Amino acid sequence: MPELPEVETVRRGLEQLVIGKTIQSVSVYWDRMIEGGDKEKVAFELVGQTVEAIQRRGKFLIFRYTANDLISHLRMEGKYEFFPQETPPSKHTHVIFHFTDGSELHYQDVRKFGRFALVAKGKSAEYAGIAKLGPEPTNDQFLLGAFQQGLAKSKKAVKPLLLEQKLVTGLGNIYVDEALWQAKIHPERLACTLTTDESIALHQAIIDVLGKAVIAGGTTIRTYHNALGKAGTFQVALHAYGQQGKPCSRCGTLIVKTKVAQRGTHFCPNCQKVEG
DNA sequence: AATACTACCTGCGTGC
DNA sequence: TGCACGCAGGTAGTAT
Repeated sequence: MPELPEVETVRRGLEQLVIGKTIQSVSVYWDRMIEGGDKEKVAFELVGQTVEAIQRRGKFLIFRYTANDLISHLRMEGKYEFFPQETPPSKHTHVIFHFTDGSELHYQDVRKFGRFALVAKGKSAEYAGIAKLGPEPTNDQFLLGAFQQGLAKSKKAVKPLLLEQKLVTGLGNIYVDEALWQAKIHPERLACTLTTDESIALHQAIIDVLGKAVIAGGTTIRTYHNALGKAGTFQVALHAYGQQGKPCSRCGTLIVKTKVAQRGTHFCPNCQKVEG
């Protein structure tokens, strides 16, 4: 479900809801969700620990507890829902964090792709999934020179390269299509063939699109809601994703949908040409 | 080493 | 109505 803007929006909502709360117990209903296998140990370790902060790195959420960091990835469909009092799990509730004040944080995930990992306090950056991430998509961290070098070294199509999270983290299937549309680059262009002007435009488009989507509270297409139960509004600003059959807002040519590296891919065949 | 494909899951829409 | 199939804001593991 979520890309960086949605995860950041969830983080901000959770910050308002569970900072300062102490774990009474943790219920795990789907064992494979907990990495490392020992769900009993993870649940036991957290008892008595207090949520001190909630951070984000790429699309990973990091709950900073008293003695551990709990890493949470929502993958495709993970959601958090907060309840002020005891509430029974629904069909797709897989983890419940019970707090000492009687409130609960439920993790729900229809497809069960989401993952949790418990690491030592302050060690989340060493967790494999986080250690390999590229820079956050901001002007001060996402540097043009390194991005251009990364593009030049890859013979992959630019879209799947950007989805790897290595040159920059935070893009998923919606925002990569939006950034490529904004930069007028075809998703199948080989990364090493981008011109200097194109790489500059793409760099700026990535920062711009993700930044604006964070401000909008993310994109709600199907069922995404933040931790406070609110929908995002960026869907009204989409130019490519889900716009197949509609006129390109720049040139009027109909947006097409194809498949690139197994992912549904939307672009303007006039603005974004393969031969560049 | 770099690139490509598949597994992990469930539900929903489409077409026969 | 039923059923098969393709598709869905992602990543990690396994082939090639």
